[in-house]
Formats: sequence, structure tokens, C-alpha cells
Amino acid sequence: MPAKRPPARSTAGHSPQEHAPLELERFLPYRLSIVSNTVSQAIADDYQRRFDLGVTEWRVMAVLARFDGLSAREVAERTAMDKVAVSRALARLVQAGRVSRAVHDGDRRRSVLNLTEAGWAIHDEVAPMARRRERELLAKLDGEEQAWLGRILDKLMPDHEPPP
Amino acid sequence: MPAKRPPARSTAGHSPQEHAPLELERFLPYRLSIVSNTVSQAIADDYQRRFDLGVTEWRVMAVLARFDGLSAREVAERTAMDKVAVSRALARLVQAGRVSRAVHDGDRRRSVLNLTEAGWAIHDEVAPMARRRERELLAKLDGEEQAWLGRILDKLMPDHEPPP
DNA sequence: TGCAAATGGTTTCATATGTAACTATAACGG
DNA sequence: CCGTTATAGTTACATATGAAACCATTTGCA
Repeated sequence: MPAKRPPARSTAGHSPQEHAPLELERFLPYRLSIVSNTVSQAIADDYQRRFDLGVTEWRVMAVLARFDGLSAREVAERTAMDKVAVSRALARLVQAGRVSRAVHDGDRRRSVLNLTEAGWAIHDEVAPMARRRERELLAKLDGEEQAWLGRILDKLMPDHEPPP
Repeated sequence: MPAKRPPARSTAGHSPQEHAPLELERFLPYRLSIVSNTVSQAIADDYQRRFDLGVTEWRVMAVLARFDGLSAREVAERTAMDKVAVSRALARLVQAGRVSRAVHDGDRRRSVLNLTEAGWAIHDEVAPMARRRERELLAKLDGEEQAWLGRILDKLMPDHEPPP
């Protein structure tokens, strides 16, 4: 262990002015990002290696499992990803035979996307995993806290009203 | 507006089994990541362009503002970044004359890091900005919600006890 | 001592991601 | 109709990020 550890004093005795440094560990956006990244990473680790499936790809699969025949743009709306990310995720998914892509009748710019059998098979393995992780996360909170967290996230969520 | 929008039914009438698709917008890790990314991005936009300063660099500056003479590894601990990210951030900061790097007496592997005058000048502009953004974020919540959020994040935070 | 293992830090390489430019098709206005 | 503008999606480029290999130094210990 190293000989000296300077005391955790503030403003580094540097100059006359008060520098009011930010305390990262009490800074809300910082804490949010730590928690969020830790959680996402834990979940992703479950399927990332096993299925060679990225987070973005999984999100696309998740919406296609609920809404079939979406276009790439609609997928983007529902996943809060931008269209480039969706395009790339789809390229991999189609390539891997997990999603089928057809052309929309009457608008040949649009794709019509669906999970394939292989896609469904993966979905049906990953979805329960993800839910299990979510439960593990929530298990750290008591019921009251869980309820508050839900409400708070609703309030903080940028209004991103997907079509009903 | 396009002619048809398929109803939001589940499981895509695909096969006999129940597919139990994940509802992303109710999935906690997903919502967390949306909120976190939105907030971080909003803050970063403030200084990113103005000072050509990345989020990682700002975090390094923030800890150096509170603790002078840290080594890179100590910075990494306090920012929850990995050492590669810290190394890179430091390279840019030192290059830009915002952080000074010396060699530790008695352990020549270690660096001894400090903000320079230029670094302090930037810090003193960015820190209040960041705080203002945090206040804006919290303004969306009432007092009770703010308190709960703080407690909840504490509980969800991975135990990452930096040395006192 | 002296040498294996550990530590601080940087570099390398493969991937991921964001922005802007681009292609193709469709919608609109005269 | 025909040119302009808008939309769906992809490509290209630049930058960011993570994992592992890598150097230098220090520590531990026989």
C-alpha cells in the first residue's frame, strides 16, 4: 500500500477564490448513469456472448415480437434508437436469419419486418432472462420504493409518445 | 400519414405457443437507460462544443478539482471509469494544458495529477452549468419524489466505496 | 539479493456509435 | 405531367469505447 494518501480536502488550496467543485458521487446525472450502465451491462452479459446479440439488436427483436410488420422507422420510434442504429441492427439480424425483411406493398421505400422462427426462438430465451434480471434489480427495493421509482421514471422520461 | 397501422396486438398471431414478449416501455432497465442518456446528453451538450471537452474528460477534471495529486488509478476509482478511458482522457487533458502530470516521488510508475490554471478556469465555468442542469432535472419532481429518488439510487448503486 | 508476480499506465486492435452525405421512392403544387 | 420537396433507408467517415497485449517499475519472498 502506498505511503501517503492526501486528505480529501476541497479546492486543493489552490488560489484565493472558491472553486466549488462538483461532488460526482452526489451528482444525480452521474449516479443515474452508473446505475443504468451497471444494470444494462448485467443484462446484456447474459445474451451478448451466448447469442452474439447486441443490445440494439435485442431491442429491435423485442419490439418486433410485439408488433409485426413494422417498418424500420417505426422500430426506431419504439426503441428510441436513431434510424442509423436500427439500420445496422437490422442488417445483422437479417443476415443472421433472425428477422425477415420484405418490401411494403404500395410504398417501396418501406420495409416490412418480422421475426423469423430462429428469431422467435432466441426471443423466447432472452425475454425471460431479461425479466429475471429486472426482478433481481427490483429485489433491492421494497414495494414502496418500487412504486416511487416507477412514477419518478415516468416523470423524468422525455415525452416520447409512440403511436397507440 | 400512412394508410394502415396494425393494431398493437401481442405475439403476432404466430404460432400456438405464448411468446410473452417484453414490453420495452415498461421495462425498468430500458427506461433507466433512456432517462440517463437523455440527461447526460443534455448536460454534455453544454460544454462539449464550447470547450471541446468530452464527458470522460469532464469527470476526470471534476475529481481533480476535489482531490489534488491523485494518480490515474485513483481517478479511475473515483470516476467509475476504467483505466484505459482515464488514460485517454488524461492524454487529451494534458495535451490541452488543462491538467499537469508529474511523476510520483518514490514510485515512478505513478503520475501525480493536478488541474492547471486553464483547467481551473474551465472547471469554474462547467461546474455551475452542470449544477444548473441537475436542478432543472430535479425541478420535474416534487420534494418527496426527489428524496425517494436519492434513496433509491443509493440502494441501486453498486457498492463502489472509494477510499475515505 | 534476484526473480516471479503484481501494479500503474499506455498502446493496439477490433467494434460501436453519431453525423452527414447519399440513393431511391413517394407526395405535392403548379 | 414535371420539378421540388419530403421520407425511408443505407453508406461513409470520423470518433469513441472495450479488451487484451504490452512496457516499466515495484513488491514479495525464497
